[in-house]
Amino acid sequence: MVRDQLKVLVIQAIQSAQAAGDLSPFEIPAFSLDHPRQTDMGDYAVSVAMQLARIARLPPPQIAQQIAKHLQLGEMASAEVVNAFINIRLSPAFLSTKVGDILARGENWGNIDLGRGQKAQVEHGSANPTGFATIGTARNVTVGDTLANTLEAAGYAVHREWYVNDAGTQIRVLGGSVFARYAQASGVDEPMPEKGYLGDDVALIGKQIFEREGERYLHLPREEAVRAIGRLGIDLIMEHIKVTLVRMGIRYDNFFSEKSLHTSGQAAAMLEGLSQKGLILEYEGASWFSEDGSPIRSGQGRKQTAEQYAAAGLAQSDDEDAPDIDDKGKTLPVQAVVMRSAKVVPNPDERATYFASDIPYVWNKAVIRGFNPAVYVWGEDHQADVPRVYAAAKALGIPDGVVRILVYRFITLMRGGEEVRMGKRKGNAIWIDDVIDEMGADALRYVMLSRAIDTKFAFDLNVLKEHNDTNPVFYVQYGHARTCSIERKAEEEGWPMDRTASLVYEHSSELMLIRKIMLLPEMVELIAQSLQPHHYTTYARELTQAFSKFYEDCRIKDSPPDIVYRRLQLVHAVRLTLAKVLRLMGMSTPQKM
RNA sequence: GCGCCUAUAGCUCAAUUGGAUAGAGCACUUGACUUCGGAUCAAGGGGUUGUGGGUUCAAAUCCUGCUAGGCGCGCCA
Repeated sequence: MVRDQLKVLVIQAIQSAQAAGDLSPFEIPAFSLDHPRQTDMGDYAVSVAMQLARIARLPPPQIAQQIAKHLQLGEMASAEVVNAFINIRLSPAFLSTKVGDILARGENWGNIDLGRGQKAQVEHGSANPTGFATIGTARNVTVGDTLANTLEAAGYAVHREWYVNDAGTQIRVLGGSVFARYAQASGVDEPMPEKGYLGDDVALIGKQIFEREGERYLHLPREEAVRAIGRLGIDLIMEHIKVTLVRMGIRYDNFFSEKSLHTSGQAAAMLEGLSQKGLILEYEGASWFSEDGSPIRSGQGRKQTAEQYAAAGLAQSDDEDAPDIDDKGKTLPVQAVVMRSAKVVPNPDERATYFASDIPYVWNKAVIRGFNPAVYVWGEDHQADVPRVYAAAKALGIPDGVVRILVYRFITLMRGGEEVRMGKRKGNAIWIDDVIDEMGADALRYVMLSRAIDTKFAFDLNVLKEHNDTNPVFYVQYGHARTCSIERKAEEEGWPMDRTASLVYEHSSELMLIRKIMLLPEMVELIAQSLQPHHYTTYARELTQAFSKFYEDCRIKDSPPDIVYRRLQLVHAVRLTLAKVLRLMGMSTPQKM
């Protein structure tokens, strides 16, 4: 990358200045090369002189002058000192040579070698299989899939995984719901279980099972039938979700069964191991894990009184399942989370608690399968579990930085200015499939990607339906289609061109365009490190803008043959870059629109 | 009550993670089509970055008080 090359040259300049006695000897601190806000200030700015003021014992402008004096940029660029900034401007000749480099790299343009083949995992989606994929899942999978694409481009061997929550209470409730719908489909008047899933998706699944399997489950013992139907239901729902994901351009390497952590004995082995390390406390018939990863000693704890629960607002709940205050008025371990309890699940080998799965799962990812990084994409409702999983990773000896949990904010769904409340259980969810039908998968992905994951944003279905051509994705795709169109026309009409012409660009719109093109590998690096994929949307729009300006200013057809060739080469470099960004974002690259 | 997140132009959001004069899109006003694709381009107005302090050569960005909003906090998942 150009930025890395320049950084080396700046370091060499400082060393050279020190060797010449122009700067005192000191250890060079970490510094960065930035892009100045104003493009007339150059392509890169170095502010290291201000950092060095104290250790070099000179005023910053003088330091900058000394560094600039020893900076050997050759034909690549020129440097100028302004207010202690060293501004580096890439030369037109150098920028021109990059076009040839980009064309030579072809489809690989934009790829970098940050990961050096290291195994990385992005686990995303992972919604409970209690219904079809809802619009709430769209942000999760779009962010996750884009990050997976990015890590791949950054040189990692990427594994894409969906964690299937196929154990636990909700799944049992689902089984009952599907069974009721199955029975109803066969003509039996079977009531839905309490808190059952009322959506038409579950009804459809129940009907499908009846059509496929007939009445035979009605003749089995009730519990056995519900169990079997529940398993069939999960499978059918997952199949449906997979079809939806494919429509969004998303494929997985693996669907990881939560249940397998328990049936394989991994969860039990983990509990045993943690217990031997003194990280598990047996208390009141349950097993607790120390949340901060430090050992728990018996007797250490705090009084959880009725007053404290009332203060926390927990006792005000109308929910019948709300905690019984009398039951809480006793000592609990400090910052501990339950892992296993006969009260939750009578047979804990099947699945103790939610957290009892998190610990073996993080071990499975980071240690057994060796992913680094192991990226989680979680909704904000799981925010409280983040420190617990980090603590678990620490307790298990997994180095910092291996486990990276991203928490995104839920979108607010609007329809005609009114907020839409939805829930799978109540049966008023909005399916991704329906939104794709309305606005298309590319536009949906672009919307989901265009805001930083910390941002809560409103997503108005009506507005997007009415004004879907204002979505910037069409602007970017239009730019791509236009590059294709120009190349097609040049081919079909046989525009005269001089294929021996040198690639030297002079027009300011050409040079600005090359500058934007060259940022692609920096974007891949930025997003691979920060895991913030919204940067692509800004970049894609700016790149397309630079191309549109070039298109207005620099006519190709009917120009002298050397210019025709030169500009067509540049158009192809744009095409490669736009196509790469669109593919990284998981969007299609239309040749016509 | 405690924890996490958020507050930037009329609206929706950026700001390459601490750099120079805070930028785009939408909306509004004005201009450009015998054109390689007008789904375009050019120009204009619009800001005390919620608010008070602090750290730093440098703060929208880091720390902190306050205000407003969102989410979370069960032997639920």
